Amino acid sequence: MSVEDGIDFAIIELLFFAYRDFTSDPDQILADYGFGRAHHRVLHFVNRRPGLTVAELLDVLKITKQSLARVLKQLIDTDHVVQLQGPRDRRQRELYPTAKGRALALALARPQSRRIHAALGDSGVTERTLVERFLEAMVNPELRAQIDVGSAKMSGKSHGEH
Amino acid sequence: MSVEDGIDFAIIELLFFAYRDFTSDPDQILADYGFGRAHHRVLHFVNRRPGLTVAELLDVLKITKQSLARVLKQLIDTDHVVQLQGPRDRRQRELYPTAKGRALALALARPQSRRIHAALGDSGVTERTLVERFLEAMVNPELRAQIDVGSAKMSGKSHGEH
DNA sequence: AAATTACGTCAATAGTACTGACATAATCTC
DNA sequence: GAGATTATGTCAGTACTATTGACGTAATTT
Repeated sequence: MSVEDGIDFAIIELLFFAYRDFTSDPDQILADYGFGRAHHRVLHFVNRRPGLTVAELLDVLKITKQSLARVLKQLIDTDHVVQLQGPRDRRQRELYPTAKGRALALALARPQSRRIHAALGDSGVTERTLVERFLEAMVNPELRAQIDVGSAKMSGKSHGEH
Repeated sequence: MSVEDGIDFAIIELLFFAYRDFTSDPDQILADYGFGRAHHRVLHFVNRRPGLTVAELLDVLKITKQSLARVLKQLIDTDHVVQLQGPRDRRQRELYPTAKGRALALALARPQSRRIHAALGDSGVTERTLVERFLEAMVNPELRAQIDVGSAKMSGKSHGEH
């Protein structure tokens, strides 16, 4: 079990290796666009939660406004993301992916999804659920609300259309 | 299941959130030492694979020699890591953690291990093995040799002593 | 003896992040 | 309505991690 001093080094390391290779796939594609991992994260969440505001995005990414600024500006300038004035609160800027943005987000997600499917292999639904449950439990409890598993939680909202 | 366009967005996002919070624990401790995540990774692998060479470390971390240089130098200057001339090949520098280095590596691993245990909860050995198997399968096949799960693979080597 | 290897180092650059400060417009509160 | 607060944008300065390219040295291999 590799538990020296009661420390779970095995899974600590596996997480490092898994994440290292998991992010290496999109990194290659991003290089062609002159984008980095930060652009990927922003585009991913704008694509997944269309209409989310700048403040919400900052909260999900856990970065500062200043860090987001450059990256978001580039995505807007290259026509991957558009900003719309918030309907309720006109101070807010709702972020939406363009068709071009959605295409890139999808292209970036594809190899990652392929890797996940390959890793799950012929695992059944139970095993898949177990992996999901473990990963979710790794997230800080107070931040689990950020997770949008796509099932019950978002059933009411018309995500994805715009 | 959140599979739009056949893409497994659920697990893609879960991996992001899980890793984000997984790394946030040690980050706080590192700040006290003026160290960053790079120092953590180097220290971790030196601690886990005492005697590994610079070239091996570069291969595991997937960074360049120049990137490693500064970080490694700081760890050596602060007496967390020592370099010993390779016994077989005197060009090589074998890296070993000092007592101080081992203590820091352990302090950094502790909250991560705690998080993992909490996430596994009352899961049995089967579930734990499943998570391990999934994470291992996420790693590029040609790089899986780098993984040192601590069971059979290292039984012969006297890791950890120096 | 010559080529290769392992490592160290110098210089220049890029990407991502930070803190702090300030500006603007919109909304909320009294 | 005046004032406070909020959402966002932006400027300046800094730090950390990473990159490529080049060069040097010592040790090993051919």
